[in-house]
Amino acid sequence: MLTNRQLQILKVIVDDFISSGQPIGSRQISKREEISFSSSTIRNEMADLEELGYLEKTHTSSGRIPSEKGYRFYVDHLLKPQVITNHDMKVLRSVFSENAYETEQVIRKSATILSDLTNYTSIILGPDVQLHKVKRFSIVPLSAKNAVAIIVTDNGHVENRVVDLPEDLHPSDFEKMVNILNERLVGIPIVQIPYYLEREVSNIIRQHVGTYNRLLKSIFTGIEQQSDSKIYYGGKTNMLNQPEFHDLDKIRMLMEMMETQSQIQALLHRDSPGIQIRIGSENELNAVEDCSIITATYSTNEEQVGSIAIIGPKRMDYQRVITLLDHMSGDLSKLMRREW
Amino acid sequence: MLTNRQLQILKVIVDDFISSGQPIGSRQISKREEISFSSSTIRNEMADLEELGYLEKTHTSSGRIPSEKGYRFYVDHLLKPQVITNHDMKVLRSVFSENAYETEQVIRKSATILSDLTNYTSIILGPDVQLHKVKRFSIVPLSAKNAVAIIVTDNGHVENRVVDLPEDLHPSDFEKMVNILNERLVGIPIVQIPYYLEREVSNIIRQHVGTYNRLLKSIFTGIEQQSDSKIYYGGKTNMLNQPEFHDLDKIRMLMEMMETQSQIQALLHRDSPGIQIRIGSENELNAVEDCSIITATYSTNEEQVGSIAIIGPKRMDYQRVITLLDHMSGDLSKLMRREW
DNA sequence: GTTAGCACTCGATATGAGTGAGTGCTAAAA
DNA sequence: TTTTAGCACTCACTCATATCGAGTGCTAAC
Repeated sequence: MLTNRQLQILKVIVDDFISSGQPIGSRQISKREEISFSSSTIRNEMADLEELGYLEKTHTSSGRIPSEKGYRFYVDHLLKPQVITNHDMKVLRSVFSENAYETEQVIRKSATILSDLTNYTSIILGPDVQLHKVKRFSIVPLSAKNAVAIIVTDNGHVENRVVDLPEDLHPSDFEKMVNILNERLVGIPIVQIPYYLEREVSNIIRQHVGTYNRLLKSIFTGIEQQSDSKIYYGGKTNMLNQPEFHDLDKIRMLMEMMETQSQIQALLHRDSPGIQIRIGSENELNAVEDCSIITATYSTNEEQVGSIAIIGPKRMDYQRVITLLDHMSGDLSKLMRREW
Repeated sequence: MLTNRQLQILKVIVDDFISSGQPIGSRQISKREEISFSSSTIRNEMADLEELGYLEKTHTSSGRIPSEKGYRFYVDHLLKPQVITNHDMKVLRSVFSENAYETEQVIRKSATILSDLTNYTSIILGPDVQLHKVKRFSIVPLSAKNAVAIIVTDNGHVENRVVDLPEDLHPSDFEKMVNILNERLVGIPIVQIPYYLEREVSNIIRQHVGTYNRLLKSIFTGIEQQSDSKIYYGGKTNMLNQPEFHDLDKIRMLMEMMETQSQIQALLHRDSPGIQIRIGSENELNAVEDCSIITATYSTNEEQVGSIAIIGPKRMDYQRVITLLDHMSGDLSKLMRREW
């Protein structure tokens, strides 16, 4: 159990290190107003805190920096909830000014705002399209040879692709097929389309309109895996301004990670709602072993959820980021549910 | 006018520098098989070539590197068309294996393939949606309060957004409106929609369905500027492997540029078709003053054109990139026109 | 228990010698 | 006249050494 004085010193060290990025020495601490004991005393306490695993040295005669355990303790016990400033609130809300919107646009703008406010990189995972339910299916012919297949989901997402039409497709058959698909697929989650197709629909279609399995296939093949959730970024280059990333290899790893959809998804996917904080190696991905990631979730309806995250150095302004994410995720949820 | 020997030496220097990245010295040149004169002679020729502006030194006693003028001369006069290798051809064609496709997917894959083959960064500008013509307009209600507005274009592109519905909107009016819009807007290029709306359509709608200008506005506001053409990247991090970009400031500038739609558009937009090469400062954008950019165009039909580009160091394998871009742009055009 | 004092450590920075790849110039050879 | 050999010179790069200062740990005094 840490003494009061140790808590105080730990807090000062983490706070100072977060804002300066330089190892903190005993003398520097003793100069702070709220600290009333000498540098010598502090040195002793720091030695103890190091032994307990909360602090580290970069080399034998350097000042101390927080260890991951130190950050974790700081986040868990020393952080006090803060109210959001008026200015931040104003900026956050500026996304929601329009009354017509494309979901994609709103999310994109949210990502930008978050990264601008924090100077870190923001990542937003779009709602999982796989769980959206089909609202309307339609096919718009472009020429005799091809057409656009469109699926509108209950959430307003639109999935589309160009397909080749069989040469012998008769207009009336065509219409029948669209009707059957609408009858049978509306209300089905996208991820389950192939299953329903196989089990119910393809037989019916075969009965009524001859065998157009090829067309059916080209419309729906891969639909259940495609774009399972889109990833939006804000301030990708903000990383480069952090002194801890003045290292090409780290930058390359990070950039490559951000290009790899699956890694980001694994990184951000959280089952439980609310704010979650991963510090350094808690992230289980080499590329981000020097990063902290704070995630929040937003919901578009009861089942469907997206993530919203800030990724920055371990030396991150946790307090501010938490506050911002908290508000942003709430606002996004409201907007998506059209409760605005 | 350069002598034969000077041409030969210039070519060797550019070739060698492109593959090694190191300044080329006279001794190194004299060792090449095709070179039959001594290093001393070469030194004299190099001094002349430098005086003429084709070569540079990094410092007084270093070997020579090509100047921009040198690269330009090399590209214009010393490059011989090459046939594409079987392997490259195979990889290029691998994009076009599926028979159903979403334009977006194909382009995305093309970008990846190009960057993988070259180890540079590829950028593809999607076809300019602004010039697409409206093929079908429809509105799919999601709830009593809102709906998705969908515009399908003649090229198979689908533009969509969620809009709020006026509370007093009557279903029959609703239908009328969609009908009128389809009657009047089909065949109109997207960029001109606001103009037609203003001049013809809004009056008619007012006559038939009362005043629903607000809905109309929220559907179409900004449509003429939105997503004028999407940008796809391949191998964004390939830059980081080039020794000339082991410099954080340059990297930051490049990355920031790639996040800025307008800059990329200005950079890649080319009026004339065919392969174009911009070397270093010919690009008129600070961020790429050390880069060369090779662009090609592809066409989806007579009027509509997209760009496809490779961006790499000035020390780029021009020959190979040109060959690859040439084939890729041809294939893409064919696919888009459905001539495959 | 706290603090002052002091020897010690170690990164950062500057300085200087040595090395080698490369040049320019000159004079001899072709 | 053109080409080549030879040589002095330049300059980036590397390595070793010296200096400086921020910071520590330990000990002894308060």
